Amino acid sequence: MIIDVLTELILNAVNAAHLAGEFPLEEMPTAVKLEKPADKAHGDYSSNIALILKKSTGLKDSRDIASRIIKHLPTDGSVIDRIEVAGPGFMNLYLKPDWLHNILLRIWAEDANYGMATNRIGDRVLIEFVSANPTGPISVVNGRAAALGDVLGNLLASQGAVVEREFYINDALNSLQLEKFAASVALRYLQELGHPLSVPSSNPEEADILEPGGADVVLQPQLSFPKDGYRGEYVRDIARAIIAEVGNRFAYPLALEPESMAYFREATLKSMVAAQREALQAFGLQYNNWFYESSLYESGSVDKTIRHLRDREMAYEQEGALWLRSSAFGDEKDRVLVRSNEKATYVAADAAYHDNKFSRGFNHLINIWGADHHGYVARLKAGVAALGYDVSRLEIVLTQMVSLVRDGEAVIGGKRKGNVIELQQDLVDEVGKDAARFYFLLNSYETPATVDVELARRQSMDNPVYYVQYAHARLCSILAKAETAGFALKSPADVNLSVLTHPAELEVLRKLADYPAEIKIAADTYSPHRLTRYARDMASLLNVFYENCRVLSGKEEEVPAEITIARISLADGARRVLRNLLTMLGVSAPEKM
RNA sequence: GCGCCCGUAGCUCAGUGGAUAGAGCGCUUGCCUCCGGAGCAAGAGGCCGUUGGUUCGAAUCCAACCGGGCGUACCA
Repeated sequence: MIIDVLTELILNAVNAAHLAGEFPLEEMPTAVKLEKPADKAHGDYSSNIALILKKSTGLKDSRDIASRIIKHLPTDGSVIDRIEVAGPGFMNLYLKPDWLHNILLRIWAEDANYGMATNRIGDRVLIEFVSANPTGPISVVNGRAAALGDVLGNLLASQGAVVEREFYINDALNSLQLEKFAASVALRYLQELGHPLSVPSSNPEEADILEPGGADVVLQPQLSFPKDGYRGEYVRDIARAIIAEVGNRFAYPLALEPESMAYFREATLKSMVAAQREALQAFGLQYNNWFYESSLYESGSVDKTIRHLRDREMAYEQEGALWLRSSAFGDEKDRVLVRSNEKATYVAADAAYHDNKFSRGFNHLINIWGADHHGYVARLKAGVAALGYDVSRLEIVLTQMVSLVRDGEAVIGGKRKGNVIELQQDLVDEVGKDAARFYFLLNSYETPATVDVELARRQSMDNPVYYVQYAHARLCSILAKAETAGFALKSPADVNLSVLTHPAELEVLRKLADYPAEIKIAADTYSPHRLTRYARDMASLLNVFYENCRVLSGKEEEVPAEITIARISLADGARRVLRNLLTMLGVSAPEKM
């Protein structure tokens, strides 16, 4: 990458200047910082090395240091055209135009691999994200983690890591939530068969509502829905699906008998997981694994982990419960592993789960959690450390909260209240996967967000994703038109690129040259939102290019063939990079819109 | 109370310790007989929450304070 080349040149120059007696040097700087100046009048790249060396050299004037370094920098090579000292002592580097043009050769050669790197080869990463409880559909608030996790996976893979995506299903048998959920389904089932059902209003002030049975017949007795039951419409859908499958086999009172619960629990779980999977697929997300918490109990992993912790003397008994010595690992207090009723807590299950993740050969675990779970970070890490793992290999990314708003009013969403705003039904089905994904990737996950679905739908045409896709489609259109006009696409190596001198052309080339560095930074800082920003910038530069630089001759403007051919190369390079970028984001790159 | 996160343009948000703090939306004014106007150009709009500190240099790092969110279970 160009930055590495320049960095090495500068370090060598500093060393050469020192050896030539230009200045004393207490220690060699290890990292030279090169940046792209915001103002292009400050060169293609800019180095602050002279400012940094002020202390180490004992010289007072950074501008003087800079000029002493410059004396030892080669400007006759193929990279640096000229160097200027500016401001308090910045060294502004101007690259040879050749270098910029040659980016097109590299893009041509690497094509879909342009932007890929190898610095994470050997990393085996497991990203676990969304992992919504199987008691309701995937909500729009899950959209942020879904988009983040998926694109983060793409980013790490682009840097050479082997990445797997995993969804953890909290289906533990001692989960009371699942019992209540299954019971809610059973009651809706009976209602569908014809029993009237009295349902508590979601407003505790109001009286219960008596709903008729769903069938033509009216069966007795009349039943009542629990106060803390799950009220969502999707519960009724599951009940209908069960009727489609088994009919009235669980007719009253069988559905409410404890021995039927196992069936309802299993059926609801199966149907909920299928629905979640479908919703995430519609969002463009394909998991490698759907991991069942229950499998940890069934395989004995949880017991094994607890035994393991006891053997390592990381657990002790007190007041009838088994406690993890988490406070020894930075947690504020010790946590219960096994309750006095002998049931294991999720702390034990989570420790077993992460033990399992490591045992599958992953050396880097990433969990994406909502900020409301930040209190659990310390205890999970304590559990992992107590098992003897290096906790730095477990990384927990906390996304800030997504709150829902409808026309300016806060929506207190909830599965029990039954007003879940669904990712698939209420957003993806309305605006499409591309717009929905782009929407969630616009901002940093570290910023709290509010989502107004009504607004998002109404403004979907304003979504910047179309601006970017449009730029891509326009490139494709021009390239197709060029071909019919007799300008077949050819390798940029066979094109005289030096005629690309218009500022709009050079701006596009610079942006294309930045792409690999941009991907690397986005991967290193877990910042997919940098990509959507880059995409918008890229599209904007392309629009300026279209405006100022005609590729093909038109009625009013004749374009010399040599320039047309060079601009075709530029358009094709931009097309490839834009396509790579959109692919990274999981967004389609249409040739027509 | 304690812990974590967030305060940047009217709104939603970018901003790897660097030079004159940016974008989108909204607002004002221009530009369609030409490769896709889902576009382009120009303009108005800021004590970067406050006060100290570190630094050649702070929106960025540190401290305190002021606002807002979240968390502080033998629930997940």
